[in-house]
Amino acid sequence: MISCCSPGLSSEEEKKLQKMAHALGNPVRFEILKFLFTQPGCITGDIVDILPVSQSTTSQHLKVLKDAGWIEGEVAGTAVSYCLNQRDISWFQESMKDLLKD
Amino acid sequence: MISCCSPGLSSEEEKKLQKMAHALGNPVRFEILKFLFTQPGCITGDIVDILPVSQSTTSQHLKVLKDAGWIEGEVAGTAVSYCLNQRDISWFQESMKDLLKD
DNA sequence: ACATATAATCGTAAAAATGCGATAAAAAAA
DNA sequence: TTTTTTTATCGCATTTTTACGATTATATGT
Repeated sequence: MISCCSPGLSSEEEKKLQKMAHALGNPVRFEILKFLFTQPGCITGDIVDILPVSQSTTSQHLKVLKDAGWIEGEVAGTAVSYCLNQRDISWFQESMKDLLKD
Repeated sequence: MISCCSPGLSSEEEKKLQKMAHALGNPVRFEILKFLFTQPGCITGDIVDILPVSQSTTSQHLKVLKDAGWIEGEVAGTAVSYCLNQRDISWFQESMKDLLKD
Protein backbone atom coordinates (compact mmCIF):
# COMPACT_ATOMS: atom_id res chain seq x y z
CA MET A 1 0.00 0.00 0.00
CA ILE A 2 1.26 3.48 -0.85
CA SER A 3 1.32 5.79 2.12
CA CYS A 4 4.71 7.47 2.20
CA CYS A 5 4.05 10.37 -0.13
CA SER A 6 0.59 10.27 -1.63
CA PRO A 7 -2.91 9.13 -0.85
CA GLY A 8 -2.87 5.42 -1.57
CA LEU A 9 -6.19 5.13 -3.36
CA SER A 10 -7.11 4.44 -6.96
CA SER A 11 -9.49 6.68 -8.82
CA GLU A 12 -12.29 4.17 -8.35
CA GLU A 13 -11.61 3.90 -4.65
CA GLU A 14 -11.63 7.67 -4.32
CA LYS A 15 -15.02 7.81 -6.02
CA LYS A 16 -16.37 5.21 -3.63
CA LEU A 17 -14.93 7.04 -0.63
CA GLN A 18 -16.52 10.29 -1.75
CA LYS A 19 -19.84 8.58 -2.29
CA MET A 20 -19.79 7.05 1.18
CA ALA A 21 -18.75 10.37 2.74
CA HIS A 22 -21.52 12.17 0.91
CA ALA A 23 -24.08 9.64 2.09
CA LEU A 24 -22.84 9.92 5.66
CA GLY A 25 -22.97 13.72 5.67
CA ASN A 26 -26.74 13.96 6.04
CA PRO A 27 -28.41 13.97 9.45
CA VAL A 28 -31.29 11.69 8.50
CA ARG A 29 -29.01 9.09 6.94
CA PHE A 30 -26.62 9.35 9.88
CA GLU A 31 -29.56 8.63 12.16
CA ILE A 32 -30.50 5.58 10.09
CA LEU A 33 -26.99 4.18 10.44
CA LYS A 34 -27.01 4.73 14.19
CA PHE A 35 -30.36 2.99 14.45
CA LEU A 36 -29.22 0.04 12.36
CA PHE A 37 -26.24 -0.33 14.65
CA THR A 38 -28.51 -1.02 17.61
CA GLN A 39 -31.35 -2.65 15.63
CA PRO A 40 -29.76 -4.81 12.96
CA GLY A 41 -32.24 -6.63 10.77
CA CYS A 42 -35.09 -4.21 11.29
CA ILE A 43 -37.41 -3.38 8.40
CA THR A 44 -38.10 -0.13 6.58
CA GLY A 45 -41.22 0.55 8.62
CA ASP A 46 -39.27 0.41 11.87
CA ILE A 47 -36.89 3.01 10.53
CA VAL A 48 -39.72 5.23 9.28
CA ASP A 49 -41.17 5.15 12.81
CA ILE A 50 -38.09 6.68 14.43
CA LEU A 51 -37.46 9.34 11.78
CA PRO A 52 -39.11 12.76 11.37
CA VAL A 53 -39.62 12.20 7.64
CA SER A 54 -42.13 10.30 5.52
CA GLN A 55 -42.02 6.75 4.23
CA SER A 56 -41.10 7.79 0.71
CA THR A 57 -38.31 10.05 1.91
CA THR A 58 -36.97 7.31 4.16
CA SER A 59 -37.03 4.90 1.26
CA GLN A 60 -34.95 7.30 -0.81
CA HIS A 61 -32.40 7.72 1.97
CA LEU A 62 -32.14 3.95 2.34
CA LYS A 63 -31.45 3.73 -1.38
CA VAL A 64 -28.65 6.29 -1.10
CA LEU A 65 -27.11 4.40 1.81
CA LYS A 66 -27.40 1.11 -0.06
CA ASP A 67 -25.89 2.49 -3.27
CA ALA A 68 -23.03 4.00 -1.30
CA GLY A 69 -22.34 0.70 0.44
CA TRP A 70 -23.31 1.53 4.01
CA ILE A 71 -26.20 -0.92 4.24
CA GLU A 72 -27.64 -4.06 2.73
CA GLY A 73 -31.28 -4.98 2.32
CA GLU A 74 -32.74 -8.47 2.35
CA VAL A 75 -36.25 -9.11 1.10
CA ALA A 76 -38.36 -10.89 3.71
CA GLY A 77 -41.89 -11.37 2.48
CA THR A 78 -43.38 -8.00 1.70
CA ALA A 79 -40.84 -6.31 3.94
CA VAL A 80 -37.16 -5.53 3.52
CA SER A 81 -34.78 -6.19 6.38
CA TYR A 82 -31.75 -3.91 6.58
CA CYS A 83 -28.29 -4.43 8.07
CA LEU A 84 -25.04 -2.52 8.09
CA ASN A 85 -22.67 -3.61 5.34
CA GLN A 86 -19.73 -4.53 7.54
CA ARG A 87 -17.38 -5.15 4.62
CA ASP A 88 -17.77 -1.74 3.01
CA ILE A 89 -17.85 0.02 6.37
CA SER A 90 -14.56 -1.58 7.37
CA TRP A 91 -13.11 -0.63 4.00
CA PHE A 92 -14.23 2.96 4.50
CA GLN A 93 -12.66 3.10 7.93
CA GLU A 94 -9.39 1.67 6.65
CA SER A 95 -9.34 3.97 3.64
CA MET A 96 -9.94 6.99 5.82
CA LYS A 97 -7.00 5.94 7.92
CA ASP A 98 -4.78 5.66 4.85
CA LEU A 99 -6.04 8.63 2.94
CA LEU A 100 -4.16 11.50 4.52
CA LYS A 101 -1.47 10.18 6.75
CA ASP A 102 2.20 11.21 6.75
CA MET B 1 -14.75 4.55 25.46
CA ILE B 2 -18.16 3.00 24.85
CA SER B 3 -18.15 0.49 22.05
CA CYS B 4 -19.92 -2.63 23.24
CA CYS B 5 -23.47 -1.73 22.36
CA SER B 6 -23.79 1.78 21.00
CA PRO B 7 -21.89 4.33 18.97
CA GLY B 8 -19.55 5.94 21.47
CA LEU B 9 -19.99 9.55 20.42
CA SER B 10 -21.61 12.52 22.10
CA SER B 11 -24.15 14.64 20.29
CA GLU B 12 -21.55 17.31 19.68
CA GLU B 13 -19.10 14.79 18.34
CA GLU B 14 -21.72 13.38 16.02
CA LYS B 15 -22.43 16.84 14.66
CA LYS B 16 -18.74 17.38 14.03
CA LEU B 17 -18.41 14.00 12.33
CA GLN B 18 -21.36 14.76 10.07
CA LYS B 19 -19.93 18.16 9.20
CA MET B 20 -16.57 16.66 8.28
CA ALA B 21 -18.23 13.91 6.24
CA HIS B 22 -20.37 16.43 4.40
CA ALA B 23 -17.32 18.56 3.60
CA LEU B 24 -15.44 15.51 2.34
CA GLY B 25 -18.29 14.36 0.10
CA ASN B 26 -17.68 16.94 -2.61
CA PRO B 27 -15.26 16.27 -5.47
CA VAL B 28 -13.72 19.75 -5.51
CA ARG B 29 -13.08 19.73 -1.78
CA PHE B 30 -11.77 16.18 -1.95
CA GLU B 31 -9.32 17.37 -4.60
CA ILE B 32 -8.21 20.24 -2.39
CA LEU B 33 -7.44 17.85 0.46
CA LYS B 34 -5.47 15.56 -1.82
CA PHE B 35 -3.48 18.53 -3.11
CA LEU B 36 -2.76 19.81 0.38
CA PHE B 37 -1.46 16.38 1.27
CA THR B 38 1.28 16.67 -1.33
CA GLN B 39 1.69 20.46 -1.17
CA PRO B 40 1.36 21.46 2.47
CA GLY B 41 1.74 25.17 3.10
CA CYS B 42 0.66 26.24 -0.37
CA ILE B 43 -1.48 29.35 -0.79
CA THR B 44 -4.99 29.84 -2.11
CA GLY B 45 -3.75 30.85 -5.56
CA ASP B 46 -1.86 27.58 -5.95
CA ILE B 47 -5.04 25.68 -5.22
CA VAL B 48 -7.09 27.81 -7.61
CA ASP B 49 -4.57 26.96 -10.34
CA ILE B 50 -5.14 23.20 -10.11
CA LEU B 51 -8.94 23.35 -9.83
CA PRO B 52 -11.54 23.69 -12.60
CA VAL B 53 -13.42 26.37 -10.66
CA SER B 54 -12.98 30.08 -10.08
CA GLN B 55 -11.13 31.88 -7.32
CA SER B 56 -14.31 32.85 -5.48
CA THR B 57 -15.65 29.32 -5.60
CA THR B 58 -12.34 27.93 -4.38
CA SER B 59 -12.35 30.41 -1.53
CA GLN B 60 -15.79 29.22 -0.48
CA HIS B 61 -14.72 25.58 -0.55
CA LEU B 62 -11.67 26.40 1.55
CA LYS B 63 -13.97 28.05 4.07
CA VAL B 64 -16.15 24.94 4.25
CA LEU B 65 -13.09 22.74 4.79
CA LYS B 66 -11.74 25.08 7.44
CA ASP B 67 -15.05 25.32 9.30
CA ALA B 68 -15.37 21.53 9.24
CA GLY B 69 -11.87 21.09 10.63
CA TRP B 70 -10.07 19.54 7.67
CA ILE B 71 -7.64 22.40 7.11
CA GLU B 72 -6.01 25.36 8.78
CA GLY B 73 -5.04 28.66 7.20
CA GLU B 74 -2.18 30.89 8.24
CA VAL B 75 -2.00 34.46 7.04
CA ALA B 76 1.33 35.19 5.35
CA GLY B 77 1.43 38.72 4.04
CA THR B 78 -1.42 39.17 1.60
CA ALA B 79 -1.63 35.44 1.05
CA VAL B 80 -3.00 32.62 3.18
CA SER B 81 -1.03 29.43 3.54
CA TYR B 82 -3.07 26.26 4.06
CA CYS B 83 -2.25 22.96 5.75
CA LEU B 84 -4.16 19.88 6.73
CA ASN B 85 -5.44 19.99 10.30
CA GLN B 86 -3.79 16.81 11.52
CA ARG B 87 -5.49 16.88 14.90
CA ASP B 88 -9.04 16.97 13.56
CA ILE B 89 -8.23 14.56 10.77
CA SER B 90 -6.87 12.03 13.24
CA TRP B 91 -9.93 12.52 15.40
CA PHE B 92 -12.18 11.90 12.39
CA GLN B 93 -10.34 8.72 11.51
CA GLU B 94 -10.54 7.45 15.08
CA SER B 95 -14.21 8.35 15.40
CA MET B 96 -15.03 6.58 12.16
CA LYS B 97 -13.31 3.52 13.51
CA ASP B 98 -15.38 3.67 16.70
CA LEU B 99 -18.68 4.73 15.23
CA LEU B 100 -20.11 1.47 13.98
CA LYS B 101 -18.11 -1.40 15.28
CA ASP B 102 -19.40 -4.51 17.03
C1' DA C 1 -59.85 -13.55 -6.81
C1' DC C 2 -59.73 -9.87 -3.62
C1' DA C 3 -58.01 -7.29 0.09
C1' DT C 4 -54.05 -6.07 3.01
C1' DA C 5 -49.31 -4.93 4.12
C1' DT C 6 -44.98 -3.18 2.85
C1' DA C 7 -41.81 -0.78 0.18
C1' DA C 8 -40.32 1.59 -4.15
C1' DT C 9 -41.05 4.98 -7.64
C1' DC C 10 -43.13 9.13 -9.89
C1' DG C 11 -44.05 13.97 -10.28
C1' DT C 12 -43.33 18.11 -8.26
C1' DA C 13 -42.36 21.83 -4.81
C1' DA C 14 -39.13 23.80 -1.60
C1' DA C 15 -34.62 24.24 0.22
C1' DA C 16 -29.69 23.97 -0.01
C1' DA C 17 -25.40 23.77 -2.47
C1' DT C 18 -22.55 25.26 -6.11
C1' DG C 19 -20.86 28.44 -9.33
C1' DC C 20 -19.67 32.91 -11.30
C1' DG C 21 -18.31 37.83 -11.91
C1' DA C 22 -17.94 42.01 -9.51
C1' DT C 23 -16.53 44.23 -5.59
C1' DA C 24 -14.36 44.95 -1.12
C1' DA C 25 -10.60 44.38 2.17
C1' DA C 26 -5.96 44.27 3.63
C1' DA C 27 -1.19 43.83 3.28
C1' DA C 28 2.91 44.69 0.48
C1' DA C 29 5.45 47.00 -3.08
C1' DA C 30 6.48 50.98 -5.84
C1' DT D 1 0.25 57.78 -1.38
C1' DT D 2 -0.84 55.02 -5.12
C1' DT D 3 -0.70 50.68 -7.19
C1' DT D 4 -0.41 45.81 -7.03
C1' DT D 5 -1.20 41.31 -5.07
C1' DT D 6 -3.98 38.20 -2.84
C1' DT D 7 -8.05 36.62 -0.67
C1' DA D 8 -12.79 37.09 1.06
C1' DT D 9 -17.49 38.45 0.47
C1' DC D 10 -21.77 39.92 -2.03
C1' DG D 11 -25.57 39.26 -5.17
C1' DC D 12 -27.54 36.32 -8.08
C1' DA D 13 -28.31 32.26 -11.40
C1' DT D 14 -28.18 27.37 -11.90
C1' DT D 15 -28.08 22.82 -10.26
C1' DT D 16 -28.68 19.40 -6.84
C1' DT D 17 -30.78 17.68 -2.80
C1' DT D 18 -34.50 16.92 0.10
C1' DA D 19 -39.19 16.27 0.98
C1' DC D 20 -43.99 15.12 0.27
C1' DG D 21 -48.31 12.85 -1.31
C1' DA D 22 -50.03 9.84 -4.69
C1' DT D 23 -49.42 5.90 -7.18
C1' DT D 24 -47.44 1.49 -8.41
C1' DA D 25 -45.50 -3.03 -7.53
C1' DT D 26 -45.13 -7.23 -5.06
C1' DA D 27 -45.89 -10.52 -1.77
C1' DT D 28 -49.06 -12.31 1.79
C1' DG D 29 -53.44 -13.35 3.88
C1' DT D 30 -58.54 -14.14 3.51
